[in-house]
This record gives sequence, C-alpha cells and structure tokens, in this order.
Amino acid sequence: MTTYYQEFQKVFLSVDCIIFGFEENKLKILIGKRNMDPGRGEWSLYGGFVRNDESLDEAANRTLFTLTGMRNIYMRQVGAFGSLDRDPGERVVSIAYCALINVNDYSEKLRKQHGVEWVDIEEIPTMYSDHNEMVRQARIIMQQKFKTSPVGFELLPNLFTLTQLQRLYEAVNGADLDKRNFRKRIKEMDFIEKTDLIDKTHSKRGAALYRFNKKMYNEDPNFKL
Amino acid sequence: MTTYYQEFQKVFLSVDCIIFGFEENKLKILIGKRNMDPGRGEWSLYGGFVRNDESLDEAANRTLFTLTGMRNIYMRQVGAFGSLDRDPGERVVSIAYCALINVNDYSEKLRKQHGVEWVDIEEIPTMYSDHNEMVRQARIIMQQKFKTSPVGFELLPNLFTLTQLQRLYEAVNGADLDKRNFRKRIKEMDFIEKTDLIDKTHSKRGAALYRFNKKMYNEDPNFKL
DNA sequence: TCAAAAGTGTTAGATTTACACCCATGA
DNA sequence: TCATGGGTGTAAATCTAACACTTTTGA
Repeated sequence: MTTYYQEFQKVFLSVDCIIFGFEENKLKILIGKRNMDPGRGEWSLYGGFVRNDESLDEAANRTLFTLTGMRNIYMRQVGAFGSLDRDPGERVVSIAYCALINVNDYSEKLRKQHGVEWVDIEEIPTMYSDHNEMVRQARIIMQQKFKTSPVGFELLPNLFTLTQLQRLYEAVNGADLDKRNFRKRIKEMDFIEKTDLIDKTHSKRGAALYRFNKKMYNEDPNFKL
Repeated sequence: MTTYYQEFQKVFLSVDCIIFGFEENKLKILIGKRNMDPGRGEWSLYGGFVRNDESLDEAANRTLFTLTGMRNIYMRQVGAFGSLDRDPGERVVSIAYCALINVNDYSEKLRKQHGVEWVDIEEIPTMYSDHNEMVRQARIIMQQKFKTSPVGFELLPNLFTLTQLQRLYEAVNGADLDKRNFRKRIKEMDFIEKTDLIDKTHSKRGAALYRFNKKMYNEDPNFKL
C-alpha cells in the first residue's frame, strides 16, 4: 500500500440479489426477513459479502448458489449502491445483481431452510435499507431486456405453452397483450419451436408445448417482442 | 465491527469517469496518460478514490469537478468493475460513471493542467486495465439514452443549429441520418424551439438557431429520435 | 457566378393495432 | 351439453424510409 492510498478508507463490499421467478401468472422475487442486526426482522433481499479471492460476478454467483444450489443462472449487474447511510453499522457498499430462475427448479426444502419466499413484484413490502430501490432498478432493466432478448425463457420450464409465455410477458410489462398479435409474433421466430407434446394440465382441450431452441437463436438472433 | 464482518476483506473503492463531449462533429471522451504507478504512462480514464464521507455519486461528481471545475453536470452510473486482476497493486473496485459536458464550457487551461485530451470515440487507444470495457458499456448506455431522452442537449451550446444536432446524433449512433426525416421529427417536438437568431459561422446563408426548452419538455416529456 | 450549406413534402412499404368466432374436451 | 381455455386472419391506421430540388449568400 502506498502512502497515497492511506488517505482513503477501505469499505466492505456486498452483493444483493434480486431473484426473479414466474409463478401463478405473476412475476415474483425471492425475499426474506433479515436474521441479523442491523435491520433484524425487516424484509430484505438475499445478499452476502464479497470475498478477497473473487470478482463481483463470482460473489454474486456464489451468493445465488448458496441460496438456491443453482449454477449457470442468468445474472446481470444492476448497479452499485453506496449512500453513506445505507448501512446503519459500518459502511458497506453493495452491488446489486438480478437473476432469472425457473421456480420449479428451486427446491422448496432449500427455500424454507433459508427462510425466503416468493413475493409478487406488484406487492413488495417496504424492505431494509435501499433494497426497494434496487428492485425498482432491476425491474426497469429487465423490462428493457425482455423486449429485445429471449431472456424470458429462463423463467419458464423447457416446455411451455404460448399462453404461459404470454402471461409471463404480461406480468413483466404490467399490461395485457392481444392474443392473436402475440402469437403472430411468436410464429415469426423460428427458434420458438412447436413440439408434438400437449399440455393438458391447464385445459381440457390441451395446449401445444413449445421450446426455445437456443442454438437456432444463436444462428439468427432476431428477437423482438 | 462485528466478528462476522472480519472474515471479509475491505477494499478500496474508486470512481472512473467517461466524460463525453462533442467537437468537430465527433463524439469524444476525455482521457489522459496515467502519471502514477501502476500503469504509469498508459492511457486512462480520469478517476479518483471514494472518500469516507461521500456517497458514490458524490465521489463521481467531486472527481468530475476536480478535473473540469464544472458542477450540476449530467452524470449516471455505468456499473461496478471488480475483477481480481483489474488493479495490479492492491485490490481496487471501481464504479464507472459517464458524464456529458459541453466542450466549450471546459477551460482549455484546466484541461492542459490535468493533461487530458479529447479523443474520438471511434479511435480510443488501448487503455489501462478495464477502461476500454468501461467506455464500451458507457457508450451502449448512452446510445439507448439518446433515443428516448433529451440528453443530447447537454453536449451542445444553448443555441445550436439543426445540422449540429443531426451531426451529434449521427456521431452517437455511428450512422448517417436522413436530413428531411430528422427535421420532420424535430418539428414534432415543441420543446425544441426555433429562435430568431441566425448562425452564420458555418454557412454563408446562415442557419436558424434552436434551443431546448427544458420547462416545456417537463410539461410534456415525449422525446423520440 | 458558383460553391456550400440550409431548407422543404410526398409516397410506397412495413409495422402495429384492433377486433370475434370456432374448436376440442372433460366434467 | 356446456364451460373452459386453445387456436386462428383481416383490414385500417400509423410509422418508417427513401428520395431531389430550390434558396441564400460570401468569396
């Protein structure tokens, strides 16, 4: 450490995860009650400290893995949050990351162990510190991403119906979509493949199941919704 | 400090500024040669450490002020950069911010004092550490912003011609625009006001000078380009 | 008088939006 | 048999993109 550097204080760095899921036709995030001071008992995002031997991205992935046991999950940075008063104890600057996971892939046992639950994005309670602001920014970023990039499939099972996909997009942008116009657009995207399989769990007639063909998308990435 | 926190190392936090300007029909950024180790002599963004008593935004504004003497400048966070190897000495995590300034408002004297210069965004040299990546991300963010928000005026004098405005947009998105279509769109935006003044410095005939009416924009914010 | 930049409208094509009925099936 | 969700096409309106000539004036 040079003399120059000594003028400045070092700070703790944490990551906080905004983990999105799609359940009951609603966009939800995983939050829990803090079990440590400061802020014990308040609603909070799941987070953790950045270690000495890992990058920010690695810290975010490790934190997500700790909570969900899941790897290779879609994640991206939302931004750095560093108000002076954001942590009532010592100064902690936090880097917010958002993630998209398939709710079905997340073990209920693990979820309960960590005491987190899925909460409708439209009904987020007041949370600890600046966590509401983190969620607000994450949501805006995701709304943009959903329009131009096929990230929505991260929230769905491998096989999904067009109605499920439409409900997802409705939940994300907070407004209903026209069924025929929606399906017209889907048909234009060859990488959203119709399978021979039928889902009969949601209707008597049954709905065709589709899958997202990532390889085909990479050859001609022209997503637009 | 609690026992728990001690498991984690604190780190230095810095801010790095991507300062955009518009000059000679080109989008440029302010960079200089590093005058300290590590990386002495390499091209670099202008940055500084985050102090104990200031938020990240405040640190970015202070750093910009130190370099330019300018306050109340449009600034926004690009993101946090925290690879393990990004600083060859001690670990430093940096928060990148981008800013838009009017080149004419920046004193040449100050610029030279700090040894920074305006470099065409299309001709950025290889820079220290991850600074090229910071610029790349800042540029993408700005390209998005320019389409939906009247931030371009931050780079222009109060009074500007439509040709200047068009050249700015061409520089930002890296492609030429159709003059008639461009001007058609401008006319639809009442908050871009034509004045009685004529600029004769760039043509014999003279071009009408326009101004951005911020108050009018706030009453009906419908920017689209 | 001419070079150089300013200024101005129209049209074809593409995209977006609104809209209503039949189908298949299990209960 | 009927209630429920699945599935389909068209037409009007809007938006986008392509395109060329006249004006003014200082040198």
